[in-house]
Amino acid sequence: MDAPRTAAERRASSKHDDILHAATETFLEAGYERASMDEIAAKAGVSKATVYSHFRSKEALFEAIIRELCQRLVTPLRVADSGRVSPKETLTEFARSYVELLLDPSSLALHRLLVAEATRDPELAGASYRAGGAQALRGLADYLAQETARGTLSVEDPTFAAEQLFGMLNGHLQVRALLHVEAKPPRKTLDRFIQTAIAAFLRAHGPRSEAA
Amino acid sequence: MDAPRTAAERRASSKHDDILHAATETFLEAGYERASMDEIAAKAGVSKATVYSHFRSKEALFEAIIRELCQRLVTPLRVADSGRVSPKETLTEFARSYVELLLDPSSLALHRLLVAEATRDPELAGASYRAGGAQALRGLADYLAQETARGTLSVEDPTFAAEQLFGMLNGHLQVRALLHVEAKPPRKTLDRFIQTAIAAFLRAHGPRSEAA
DNA sequence: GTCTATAGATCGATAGAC
DNA sequence: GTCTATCGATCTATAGAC
Repeated sequence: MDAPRTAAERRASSKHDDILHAATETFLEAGYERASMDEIAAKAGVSKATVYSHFRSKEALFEAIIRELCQRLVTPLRVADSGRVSPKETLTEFARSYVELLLDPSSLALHRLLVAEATRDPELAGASYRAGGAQALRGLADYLAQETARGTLSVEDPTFAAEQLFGMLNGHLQVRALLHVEAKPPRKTLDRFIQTAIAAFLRAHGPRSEAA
Repeated sequence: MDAPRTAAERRASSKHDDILHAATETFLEAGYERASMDEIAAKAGVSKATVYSHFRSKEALFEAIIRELCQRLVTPLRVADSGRVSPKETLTEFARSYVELLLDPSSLALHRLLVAEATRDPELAGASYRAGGAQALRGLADYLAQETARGTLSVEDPTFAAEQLFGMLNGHLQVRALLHVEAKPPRKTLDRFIQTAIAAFLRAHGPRSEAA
């Protein structure tokens, strides 16, 4: 048995990360209760005692993977405001990334997990919302307020409006995907859905002179 | 020990219903995996063997209580269209009942349960959506189409518009309640939230002449 | 139908050797 | 740190008496 020499070998032999990766996969697929430490250990290629030497308990391991997932998934979602394009273009682009994130399988599985375990661990659920949804909400609200100050939009309550735009983009897409009724509509339908939502938002909140 | 004489006594001694009631409470509180047949039997005041004489398995009992809950909770939600009041009044009234249902503790617990178990039992989740959300969606879409035909609204795609109105009314209210971030905002805030959503919807989809 | 008692399996967590 | 082996608790479901 040689010691690992390349970076890939060192990374592959980092049991801590192996365990985290295996736990993420297992919790997302099976849920908290059905995920067993035996399965996580097997998937990570270590013994169960090793898992417990890295993480105090099943609960601690769960919290670790949830926090990592929240940061990794939601961070990329930002309003890309170049300042040189219209609110319509900026919002449409933002809506596309949001809907993409919304229907991403990992994102859906994380959502299921958080909702399922919220009653057992309200603190973790609350922290996840503040690190995820609340950040995105504030980002969008700030953008709407800024464009209103510039006169390119006329939004009365930026936070309410942001919530409502997020809600319109959710529609029933999210719940249908969460319940496995429909994973992801065809691209054409999705595009039309997004355009309809943005158009409605701009008719409701566009500048009064030009209803772009 | 006298035999039960009044209807109330007969109902109270109906073990089938006692078990259903106990199972509903237990599943909603604890989730599918954490709910134990021991606890359900104890809460119903019967032995575990009796539970199994009424329901083939834990899974069958779960399905029974889910189907009953879906029917009971979602059925009351209807667009009350007297035909004599404006869309604004009709939609505002509908929005109030919808948000009330959305934030109802039993409704939230049912939602958590369905989402949590959707991957394990996609058929049950799908049937629940078709019996609940899909019905409400169709009801609202039909109303929007009808008002458009009458000229009191001008909705291009009634289904999309209905999804978007539901979504606006959700905002982040539902997710915050599901994650136990905020159970229910003060009545004033809620009213303002609803009025803002209806106003935005009517600016987007009202008849072109009068943007009521 | 209804009970008590228990089978049979699985789980989270740990002891002890190396 | 990492392993094997196991403890003690808990779960679904059933056998058997009444």
